[in-house]
Amino acid sequence: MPSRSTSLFDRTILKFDRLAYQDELDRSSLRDLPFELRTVHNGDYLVRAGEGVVRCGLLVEGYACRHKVTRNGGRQIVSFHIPGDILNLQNLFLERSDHNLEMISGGQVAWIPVHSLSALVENHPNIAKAIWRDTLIDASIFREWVVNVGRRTAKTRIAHMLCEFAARRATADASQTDNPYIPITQQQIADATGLTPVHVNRMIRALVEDGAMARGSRVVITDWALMRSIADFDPAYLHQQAA
Amino acid sequence: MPSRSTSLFDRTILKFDRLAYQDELDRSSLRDLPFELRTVHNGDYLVRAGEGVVRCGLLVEGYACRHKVTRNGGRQIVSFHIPGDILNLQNLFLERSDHNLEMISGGQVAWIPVHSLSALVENHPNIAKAIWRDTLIDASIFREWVVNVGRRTAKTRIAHMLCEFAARRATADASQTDNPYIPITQQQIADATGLTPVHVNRMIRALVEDGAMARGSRVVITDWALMRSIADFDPAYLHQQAA
DNA sequence: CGTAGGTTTGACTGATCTCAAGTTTGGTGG
DNA sequence: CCACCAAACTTGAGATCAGTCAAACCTACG
Repeated sequence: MPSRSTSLFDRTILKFDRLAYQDELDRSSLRDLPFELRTVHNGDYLVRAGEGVVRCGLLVEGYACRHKVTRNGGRQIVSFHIPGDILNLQNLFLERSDHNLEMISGGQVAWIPVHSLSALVENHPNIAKAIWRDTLIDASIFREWVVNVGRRTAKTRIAHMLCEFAARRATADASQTDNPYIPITQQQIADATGLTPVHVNRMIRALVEDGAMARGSRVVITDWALMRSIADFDPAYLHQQAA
Repeated sequence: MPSRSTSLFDRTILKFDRLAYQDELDRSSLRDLPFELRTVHNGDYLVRAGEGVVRCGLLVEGYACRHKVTRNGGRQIVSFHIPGDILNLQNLFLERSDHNLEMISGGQVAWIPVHSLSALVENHPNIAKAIWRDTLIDASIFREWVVNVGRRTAKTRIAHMLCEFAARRATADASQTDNPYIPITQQQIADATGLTPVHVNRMIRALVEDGAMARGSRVVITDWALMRSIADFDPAYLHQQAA
């Protein structure tokens, strides 16, 4: 995969390459998409539940999550996103958002009009295949989250979530493998696992006592094998093997 | 939508019509897909987690669910399926199954080779759009399940699951609206909501005492408005409005 | 009628939540 | 470089929702 130039979409191009065969024309067409670049801050909402959406946000830098809120104010994070992800691909075919999209760090987002992305998908079968696979893998991850939240104990649940985050980031960017720092707070872990922050804190202490992770300023996995085994983590559901 | 002939795929054709515009050629092409019809029984596995899959099962008659099992044997149902559904559309682009697919009643399944379905999708943009939207709605439902299992109390959780099942079936088949009978056991409700069968039983008693449902031989909703309100159920996530 | 699967009930246990302090950390301005 | 502040993290004690275990009880069906 020769890379001609540096572009904000390079991470996404790499990702699509992993998802399905892409030729040079596919890559350049993706690179040539119109977009509007915006700097965003921790806590900014990119999309709110119920909104009509006519653009897709490509996460260039920083981290984001999708979440929903129940009647009683319970907040549940349903996914995390890393640079290179297109954050609301479902809006390619579903006009109205069923969830919120929020930044969990500062960063940059490139907004692409849905109609431009639709046209790209119609004219480039390889890109369509990559995007479709991406949305199907997304669905597979949601299924695993249902299992995680529904049938695992608090400690295992947290460990699983951390393993997934680390594994996805390692795949997206090989250089990150050395950087075990996970940029999310205990409150966010609680919202993702369906627990309270207090209990997350206690379980993290237990994981530290087990020797699986360190309690630095933020989350760091120190013993991968141990963490994976505590987590009941089998990465098959991430469908990361070559297309 | 004129219906020329009666076919095993009629429910699916109706479903695709709801998902995206289909012309007569689209419908006849779907109807002409090669398939192998099989009678299946309650408890039969159609696909097992980890298997390579080269065919898609169209549920002609009966009910099915998808589920995963944790290391300790905990079983979590991640979706239910009704007649007309294509059960493992994700295998159109993901070769290996990440979950089990099991019948929860007797019925009939039409097995369609993945390559036939792929060809159909490549040559019929309207069908591709319908199927893609279907998989995206699937993902939306998984997100809601994460919220349901993660952040709702047992009673609300069960009520929500029942509302969804009834709402989806009502959309799929108008004549079913009058038939509030829900063909799943308390054990299955427990596996879908991440609870134990014992607690499901107690919460169902509470729902009966509230007057929202009846405790017949199987589940029947008697007061929709009440059930919806107990359930914190907002059907927006089902994206059932016209395409 | 006998049986298996599904449902119902009771008594007790335990994982997780709630409430209510502290304490540490990282950034910011003087 | 230090003082301060807000956000995040930590800890303890008591309450509660849901789980466990064990036993009946239906009910459809052969």
